[in-house]
Parts: sequence; C-alpha cells; structure tokens
Amino acid sequence: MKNSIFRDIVYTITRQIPKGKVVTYGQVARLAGSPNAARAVGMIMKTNPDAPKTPCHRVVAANGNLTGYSGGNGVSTKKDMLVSEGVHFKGDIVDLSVSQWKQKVVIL
DNA sequence: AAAATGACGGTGT
DNA sequence: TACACCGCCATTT
Repeated sequence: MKNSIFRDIVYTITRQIPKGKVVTYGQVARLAGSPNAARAVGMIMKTNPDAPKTPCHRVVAANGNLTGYSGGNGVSTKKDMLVSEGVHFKGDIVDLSVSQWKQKVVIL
C-alpha cells in the first residue's frame, strides 16, 4: 500500500464527520480537492484500513441513498448505525436536507 | 506500464 | 419517477 496523499485526505475528512451528520462521496471528493473523484472516494472507503477509526458509514450517495458498505447486513446495518447516531431518514434514504454535514474546504 | 475495477454523479430517455 | 448511458478519478491487479 502506498501512502497516497488523496487517501490520507479522504480518511482525514471522513474522520472529521461529526456524529449525527453525513456527507456525500462527491462532497468528500470536493473537500479532498477533486470534485469529480466521488468514485475514487468510494473505493478508498472500501479499502479503508482504518475501519473503526474512519466512520465510512457516514458517507452516503449524493441523493442520500445508502450504497456499498461491507459489514453486518450491508446497507441495513449502515442505516441502523446512522439512525442510532441521530441521522434523519426518509424511508431508506438519508434526509440530506437535515443531516448533511456542511463543511468548508480547508486548504492545508 | 497498461488495463480493469468500483461503496459515484450527472444527464438523457 | 424509473431506468440507462457516459464521464470522472484514484486504486488495484
């Protein structure tokens, strides 16, 4: 495994997500410096070596739909975790209008 | 070094 | 509103 700056940034950002809030892959990608690297972010989450250290379950699709997650019962467990943290849901979709984490881009 | 993959996003139909 | 297609980026094989 190489130490890619991008990965480090993505993990760092993900780690900064407050409890009860969520961010979209695109948002993380944008914060990481590449607004169109949503896919890359997804893969990075999948390969995430800091599972318990990085709340990857707080990262959802742009429309609020839960995707991926390899653990427990998949998205079911992910949703359960988010609800447990106080994230608002609309059926199986996250209510981004209320629970999307707003964070400004921080340039190092 | 090149090609394939993927937990996305946006637009078109 | 639902489904399909293309484009994007970084990682992995």
